[in-house]
Order: sequence, then C-alpha cells, then structure tokens
Amino acid sequence: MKKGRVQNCIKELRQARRLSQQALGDHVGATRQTINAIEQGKYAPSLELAFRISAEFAVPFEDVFSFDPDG
Amino acid sequence: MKKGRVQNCIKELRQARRLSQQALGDHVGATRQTINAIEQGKYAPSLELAFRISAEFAVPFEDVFSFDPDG
DNA sequence: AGTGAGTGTAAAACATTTTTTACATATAAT
DNA sequence: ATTATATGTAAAAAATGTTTTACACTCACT
Repeated sequence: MKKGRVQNCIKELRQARRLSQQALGDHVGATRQTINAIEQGKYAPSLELAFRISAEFAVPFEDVFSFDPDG
Repeated sequence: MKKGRVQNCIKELRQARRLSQQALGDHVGATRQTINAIEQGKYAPSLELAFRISAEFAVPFEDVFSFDPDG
C-alpha cells in the first residue's frame, strides 16, 4: 500500500495566535524541535500530540490535519 | 505532562459493516494484529493509519477517534 | 471428530516519532 | 557591537507503533 502524506496548518494557526514554537511545545507537552519538525513536514505527529495541538488551538481536528492518500 | 488516552470505536464501526479485523487491515494497509491491538487499546494508531481507517468507514475523523487528556 | 474463519496474545525485528544536546542563522532591541 | 528571541537543522538515544511468525481458543459447520 502506497504511503500518503499527512498535512497540517500548525504554522498558520500558531502564528495567528502569536505563539513561538517553544511556547506551543510547552502548551502541548512537546519540544520546540518536535513542533518545528512537524511544521516542516519532516514527519507526522503521534495521534495524541495531534489531538493536543488541535485542542490548544480550539479548532476541530480536521481543521488542522488532513491526509492526502496520493501525496 | 501527563499522558492521556486515545479512544476509538473501530470495533463497533467494523462490526456494523461486517468486516473482519483481517479485511479491515487489508483495506487500510495494516495487519490484523495491528487492527486488533488498536481495538484493544494496546496503543494508538499512527495519524496516517487513523486517517485511513476513518476514510474506510466514511465517517468524520472525530467520530472514530477521541482524546481524553486525563485518561 | 475434524475443518475453517475469526479473534486474542506474545516476542523479536523493524520503522517511525520524540527527546536531548548542540550549533547555526536571522532579526529586533539596547 | 552585543544581547535576546525565534527559527532551522543534525545526530544519537529513547519511546512508541508496526510487522512477522507463531500458537491458542472459540464458534459454526460438516
């Protein structure tokens, strides 16, 4: 089965709230390096971290993360 | 930061569609052991696999998975 | 009694995500 | 010029998710 691509708009939501990567990381229990890597699309977050992030932004999960099966 | 719990109702959705763990696994590109472990709550799926599962069931992501921060 | 399908479980190997530590660059402010 | 904040990156180790192989149990069926 072909691997797709998980996308996110964390950077946009974060900047709209004037949070640094460090501050967001602190809020959701991750390091700034992890936030950075996810924003850069280096890898997808764990499901738990993804939930924490959408909760922090107070938006629906699918407003932050999406999946492109053919990515 | 305290680790919460990721919940899912894969088993219910799967049984409603009369799919075996094996058949669901085949559809989403995972083994039956992985499906089983996730249904039993042994661990949370990757974000990609979670997306594949909700797509397979054709329901919103948050109808399958939820997060309890105090779990 | 035997067969097949579905499920639960386990251990080892493997893949992916996360942390830690560290260094580099850029920008804004003093 | 220096300092502080924010960001990008990298490598190794740790933690978590996945596959493979294997064995066990149940249930329906013949």
